[in-house]
Amino acid sequence: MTTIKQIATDMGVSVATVSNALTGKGRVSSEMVERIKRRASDLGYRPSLAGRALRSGQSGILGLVMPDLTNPLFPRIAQNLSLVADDRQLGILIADSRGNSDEQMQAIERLLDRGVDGLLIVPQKGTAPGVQRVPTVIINTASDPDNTVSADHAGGGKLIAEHIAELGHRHVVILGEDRVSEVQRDRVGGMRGAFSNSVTVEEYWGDEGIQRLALAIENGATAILTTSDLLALRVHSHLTRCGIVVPRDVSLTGFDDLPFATAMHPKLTTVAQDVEQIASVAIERLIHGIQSTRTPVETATIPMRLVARNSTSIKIQ
Amino acid sequence: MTTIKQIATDMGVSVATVSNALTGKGRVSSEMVERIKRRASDLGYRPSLAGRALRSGQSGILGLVMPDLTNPLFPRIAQNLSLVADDRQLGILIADSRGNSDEQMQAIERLLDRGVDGLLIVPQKGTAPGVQRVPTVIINTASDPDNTVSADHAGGGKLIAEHIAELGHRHVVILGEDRVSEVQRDRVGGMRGAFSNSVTVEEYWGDEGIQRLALAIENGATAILTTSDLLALRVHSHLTRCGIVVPRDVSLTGFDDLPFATAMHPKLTTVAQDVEQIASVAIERLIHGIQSTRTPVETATIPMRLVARNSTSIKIQ
DNA sequence: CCTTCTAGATTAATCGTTTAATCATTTTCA
DNA sequence: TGAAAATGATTAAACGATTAATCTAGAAGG
Repeated sequence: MTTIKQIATDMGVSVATVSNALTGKGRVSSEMVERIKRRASDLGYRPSLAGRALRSGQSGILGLVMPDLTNPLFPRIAQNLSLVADDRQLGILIADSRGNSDEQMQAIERLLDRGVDGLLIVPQKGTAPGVQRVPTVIINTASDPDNTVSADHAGGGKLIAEHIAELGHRHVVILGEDRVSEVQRDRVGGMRGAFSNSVTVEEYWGDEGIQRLALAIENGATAILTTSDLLALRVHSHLTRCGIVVPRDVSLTGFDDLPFATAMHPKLTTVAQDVEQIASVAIERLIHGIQSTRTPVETATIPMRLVARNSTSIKIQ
Repeated sequence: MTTIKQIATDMGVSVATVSNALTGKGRVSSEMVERIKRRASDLGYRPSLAGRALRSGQSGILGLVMPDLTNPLFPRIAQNLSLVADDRQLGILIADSRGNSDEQMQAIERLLDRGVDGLLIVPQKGTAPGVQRVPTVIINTASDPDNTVSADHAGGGKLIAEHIAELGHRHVVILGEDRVSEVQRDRVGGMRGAFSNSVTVEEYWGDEGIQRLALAIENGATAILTTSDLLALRVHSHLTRCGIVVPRDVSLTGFDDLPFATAMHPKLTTVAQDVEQIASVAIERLIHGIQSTRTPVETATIPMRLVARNSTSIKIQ
């Protein structure tokens, strides 16, 4: 490994001059800068991040805490985060909070011990992790108060609901996955709010909700709005078993536009998060927070996008 | 932030004594060790990893390079890797090689620049990244020669094939996703090898393969063996559209046991990777390689597990 | 009583980088 | 021409931890 010192002795100048030349600070003649840079690249010089971190107190590393790395959204978040971070010369250290808030705290502690400059947290359902030591951005729970970057879950629900309403449906079932999750509640809330009084809305939750679907359809429901694609797939399978055909007998929608949504038949109508933008805004804010030493306190809400496919159709008869 | 120096002046001893007491090296009286440890924990002392890294030349960080973070297996690999790494007090830095081998090299470079102690690489299809600078373990491509930890893809294919053969099927279709992928080829190879001569085996690839399925079934094929769950879902949807019912008319199998496999109806018979063990073996070896400065050169193959569910049944008639 | 050993501590160097302070030249301008 | 200013470089300290080398004093041994 080439060091600044080696370059310095190699060229008969002081380390300070080399450092200044390379970082563009201090006063160095332009020809000297030129020569040093050339020599550095010839020798394949790579600054030691450890040395730099020690001196500057900044590691150039961001911590990403996920509630459960098997969360289907995690890959996309991680990918876009890593994309944006790369541009900023930042690294991303991952940590899994394994489904409970105790582990979440420990995960945060571990990252803090590693000297991360900032934290990106996708919180455990129903927890609001408070971190003071470093700038932090919370991702994906709009109901959280501060420093949050989130998809507009309620808005997404609204989009889906409007789509269904436009297709002429007047009796719908909203099916949620888990009442504890704020995200899920936001989605359901958005759906409800978008329907006018002329629409009959039933609200079910979880697996027992699925069992009641057939009856609801018998009673006149013509559309089922779920709060996740996985749930939609489960519903679709259940309905098929009952001899109910989507979208002929009932329209069905998901949420999140996971990869398998297009592998289904009919292809699933769903609503997509702009994960790319969420990631870039999150990092943007985090970096801003790191540089200004004052954590930002606004909430950013990123619009969702309706992806109309074949699992929804106009109400027949 | 409390430093070793602060503890030292605070207690009127030298930094060396504090360091020795805390790390258990050198010679310090046991009562002194006791007192120093207590004081350190009282002050909430956390060793600076930057300082340690600079001095020792080890960062305590492992790099994880994925071909595409949206790879459906990534979450599980990442989770188990992070689990094992936590136990070893190691961090995991992620990098996305974005689908091409150029980016893969750059991703590796970035991690190397950050001073990772070792590299875990899930390689781009068809590439064999050579890294000399730090110990490296390749994950998930058994065909690779060295330092590889992989699921036994061929063995998995064999399991599925035997399962199908036991159910009495004598005319099957093997459907692959992408010929370029070594993993896929290994899986197909394992399947083929397990069938005796008395079984008629057809081999199709990709989307065009799906189109030929109906005809094959008409010609007597009673089972379709795919090389991925996603492909199986796609096939299932296609067949349903054609009025072909699984498993009544034809048995269907996937590969990998992705989360949605149980959300389908019928639940998908598939074969699961023991990702947990792959991760732990991979890190185990990597750590060994880091400590012994000599990179290991054996290949570890982790058996797969048959998950028989409802998409396969005995051949009827 | 003097030497040798050893336990228990300290000193000081080191890892690689940054940067404030300083020094030596040269340039500028009254 | 001489003082002030600007330029280009160097010195040295600092970040936090580790560790080989050294020092001191008491214990053991002859």
